Amino acid sequence: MASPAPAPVRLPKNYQLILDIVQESGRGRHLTMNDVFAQTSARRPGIGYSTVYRGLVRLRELGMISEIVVPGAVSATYEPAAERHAHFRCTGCSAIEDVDYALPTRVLRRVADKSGFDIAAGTVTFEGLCRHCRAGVHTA
Amino acid sequence: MASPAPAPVRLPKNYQLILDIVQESGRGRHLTMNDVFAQTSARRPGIGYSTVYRGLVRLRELGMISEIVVPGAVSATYEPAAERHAHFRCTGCSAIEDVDYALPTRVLRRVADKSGFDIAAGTVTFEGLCRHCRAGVHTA
DNA sequence: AGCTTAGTGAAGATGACTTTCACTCTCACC
DNA sequence: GGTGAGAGTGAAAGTCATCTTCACTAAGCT
Repeated sequence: MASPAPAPVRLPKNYQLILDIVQESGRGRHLTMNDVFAQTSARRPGIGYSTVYRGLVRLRELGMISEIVVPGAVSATYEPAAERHAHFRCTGCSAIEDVDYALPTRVLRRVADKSGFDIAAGTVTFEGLCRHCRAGVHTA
Repeated sequence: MASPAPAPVRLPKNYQLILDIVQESGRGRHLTMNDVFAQTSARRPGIGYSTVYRGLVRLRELGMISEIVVPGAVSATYEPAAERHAHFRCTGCSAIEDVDYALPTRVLRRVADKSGFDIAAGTVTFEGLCRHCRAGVHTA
């Protein structure tokens, strides 16, 4: 939703680093907070977990990154802000992938009308087997 | 809807009680594990938390109840097995409600084709304000 | 320099979920 | 009516992501 509009916001350098890391991970990659912390630590040893945590919160508030919560996943993941899209979780290897699908606004509107709810957003998650796992790779 | 098909399975009485509680809660109600435990305790004081936990796991395995994980919700909720439908979470009061919507299988198929994933299911969650909260009821 | 606010790291708190362990109950089969 | 194997049980502790607290430091302003 938010156009990535190069914020006029001045970001503390730690937060900037976190943003860089999430953005460099690129579209389609999904980093958990632990992942982000690990990468951040590598580049700036000594940084605290709470700083990373707060950075992710802040960046999310600023609309620069998105927090993705996928049912069945152990933890939330973060990705650069992007067009609305769905996610897929592999029940074999737990990988999370982007899926190019978004609920038509027509559906949102219809559901809102029928239910009386004021619907702000809809999220879609698919699950199944990724290309690898369906090919027979058995995950213990 | 789904006739509760009086399972040929013999259910331990604690598990049966748990099933009763979830089913009595009825379509559209969503109980957390704590809720279920509370109600179970009321009817059979002394029952252990782990028994309720195991009961929910078992009943889910048997397909008699569904576990619903809604992004943003603090904990998972349970509901009687029913037709596929979506859920709505109120960002004001955190209530979870049923929504009569399911992704068309056509969508699942199309996404599967495009992505190469073997898609088993898709879940849809809406969020926004429920009738109460949109009416201005402020939830602390 | 002196003040104020934001940012920081370490550590601990919180709370849902899950597992372990030792004990008890059930029940098919004697 | 026994009885032994396996299922069920309750208490308690473990796991783990997430979030908060606290004492301190850095940065910006006057």
